[in-house]
Amino acid sequence: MKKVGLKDIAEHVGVSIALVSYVLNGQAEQKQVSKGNAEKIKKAAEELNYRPNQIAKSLKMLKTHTIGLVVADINYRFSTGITRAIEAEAKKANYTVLFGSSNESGDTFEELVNALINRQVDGLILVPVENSQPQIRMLQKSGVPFVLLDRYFPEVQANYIALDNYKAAYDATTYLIKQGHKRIAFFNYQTTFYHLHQRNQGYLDALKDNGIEFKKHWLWQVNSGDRAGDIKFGLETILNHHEPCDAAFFATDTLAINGLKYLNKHNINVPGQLSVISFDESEAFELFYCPVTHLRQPLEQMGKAAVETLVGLIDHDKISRQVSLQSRLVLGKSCRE
Amino acid sequence: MKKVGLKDIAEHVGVSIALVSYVLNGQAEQKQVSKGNAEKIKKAAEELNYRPNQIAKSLKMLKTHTIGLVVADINYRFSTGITRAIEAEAKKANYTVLFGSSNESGDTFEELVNALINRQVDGLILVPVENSQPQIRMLQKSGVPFVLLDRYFPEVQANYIALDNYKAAYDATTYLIKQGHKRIAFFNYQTTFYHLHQRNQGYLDALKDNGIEFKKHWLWQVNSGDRAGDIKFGLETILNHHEPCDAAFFATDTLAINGLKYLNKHNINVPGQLSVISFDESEAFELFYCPVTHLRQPLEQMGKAAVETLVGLIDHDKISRQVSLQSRLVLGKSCRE
DNA sequence: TCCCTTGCTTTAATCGTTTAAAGTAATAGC
DNA sequence: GCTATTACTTTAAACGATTAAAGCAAGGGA
Repeated sequence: MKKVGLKDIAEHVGVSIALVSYVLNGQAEQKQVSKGNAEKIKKAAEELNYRPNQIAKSLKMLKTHTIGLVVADINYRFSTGITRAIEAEAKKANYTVLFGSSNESGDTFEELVNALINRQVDGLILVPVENSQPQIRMLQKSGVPFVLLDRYFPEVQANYIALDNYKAAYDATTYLIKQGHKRIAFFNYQTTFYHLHQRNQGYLDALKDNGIEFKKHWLWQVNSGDRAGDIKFGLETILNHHEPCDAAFFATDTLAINGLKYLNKHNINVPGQLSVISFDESEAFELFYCPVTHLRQPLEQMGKAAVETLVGLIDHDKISRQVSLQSRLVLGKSCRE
Repeated sequence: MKKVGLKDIAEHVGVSIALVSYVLNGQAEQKQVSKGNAEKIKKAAEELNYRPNQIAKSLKMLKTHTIGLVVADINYRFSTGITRAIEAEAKKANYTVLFGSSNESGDTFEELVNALINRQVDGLILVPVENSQPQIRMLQKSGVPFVLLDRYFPEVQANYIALDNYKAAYDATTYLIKQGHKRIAFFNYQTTFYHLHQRNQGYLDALKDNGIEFKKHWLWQVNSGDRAGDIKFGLETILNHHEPCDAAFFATDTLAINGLKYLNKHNINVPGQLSVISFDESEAFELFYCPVTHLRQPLEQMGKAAVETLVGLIDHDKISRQVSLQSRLVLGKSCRE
């Protein structure tokens, strides 16, 4: 069953290809196609089950109505959430999303970006991996419209949509202090990511602004290679210290899961002995014995802003937009009241 | 910065477009291109940062080297796992994956399939939604190569890669019986999906074959609209019965999460009072107080088989392949020993 | 009768590739 | 000196759509 093209319809009806194209693109009126022919063409298209070849159309129009999306890891809850939001938003704007997951690998990231560009996507939404500044700079030179999402590099001037990570961490820490906590630990990844550093900074500044003297052993920079081990060591340290911490703030959901697992295993009561706040929510929290207080990122807003910005770039060329969105602290029962 | 094409390289070097195409496609030898020109062309391509336009290439070759994948819901753990497996496998076979999520909606499913076909994917891997038999039949008529994954319809003769759901449920149930359980409840969705019915059947047959008389109130067909409520009611019933169940087998991870949540909340000890087995694993299990015994689907194998079958269909046309893969019972500590 | 509209339709170039076929110059063989 | 062969290179027709421009009748006005 071979593909039907405009040609087949044209032959079937007995008119030229151009006429068929006009009618099927809704230009029948404008191009003054006779009613009779218009009808016959529509009917034939239906009967023959015509499907326009988008590849040919794209080639001619120099536009694919496709945006490329590269997420960091499809297994992150953030990725699936943001992908959904972006797909919904893209659909509204009549774009299709071509999707890839870098799995946090720089090589894969580069490959994906190239593959997407070769497929002539009209623009890109990227969650960049660590140390991908050079690739981002290349992209800028190449002139392909793109927006960074979630992560960005302050030293590279590019459009981005991100969370106000500083404020989120600042607010969550302040909340813990207001609830009467005196010694608050912070677990983050050891990383060069700016957005994660911002979380550190927000935490530290909140302590300072509230007159709490920061102790070096409160801040743990976890190596992602041995997450469980590092967290175990960190929690043991802050709990067994002669001045033990009364709260732990985890900079990501993956860190929180490991932390809660440890607390579960050692029967450390939350929030009795230790209050807990997490950045982002994980499905895993559902089975923790109490709802976990956490920072929720506005995924729909982020997706919407990313698509809008990108479509703006595609249509009107030069736009410069750096957006920082606010997260929301969702209160559970994992903090002392 | 406008796009560089073969033409630009040709002009830059001072040769014809054809020569450039030959060299960049590795046909320099075969077409006996002079070493000098070959060198110059390669160098120019590098310098000008040439990126082949896959759209044009696809149009000419009538082949996009792209496969379309439609999953049921990107939020399912199964979906992300299988997507990863398929992407890895496709990459090996030099295909790109175009991806979409139907969110279990028939309309979205149809739209996605059409959008993918319009983009001239060479073939499709589909996790069909409920009642999509007509769409599948249409697809068969249209002649687009495709493979069903995970779910299929016995009344529609099509290629598929799925799990041996009957055997999986049969084996898990048998395991519970061998561990000494006498009254085993089974929670499934109320659905028309054949693969889920097979799970029921495996459960029922295992009981029968082991001489256990099935009681009607052991089997719960949960309405996905009120999952939590239905499961609560079911668990209450089987636990408060004058002959209470000593094991519960959940036909999906989503059902198991709801079940465990209820058990947690009401302090029902697992496996002391009730043994638990789940189909598939959820991230949520990580924070349950004991590892949950579950059936693990061979995602890599499934992805591999799906891609291999599809590529076979694309290349050699007619293949008929119905594959049922075996799951593995991963022992945790949620069953009485 | 001639020309100009009006109403409708076709022609043909184009998008960036691939590739069979034809072209061209230099060298070899007789 | 003529033809054949070799070693390259170019020409040009696709792929399936879009669309400006040209074509062609029929009817109206002078």
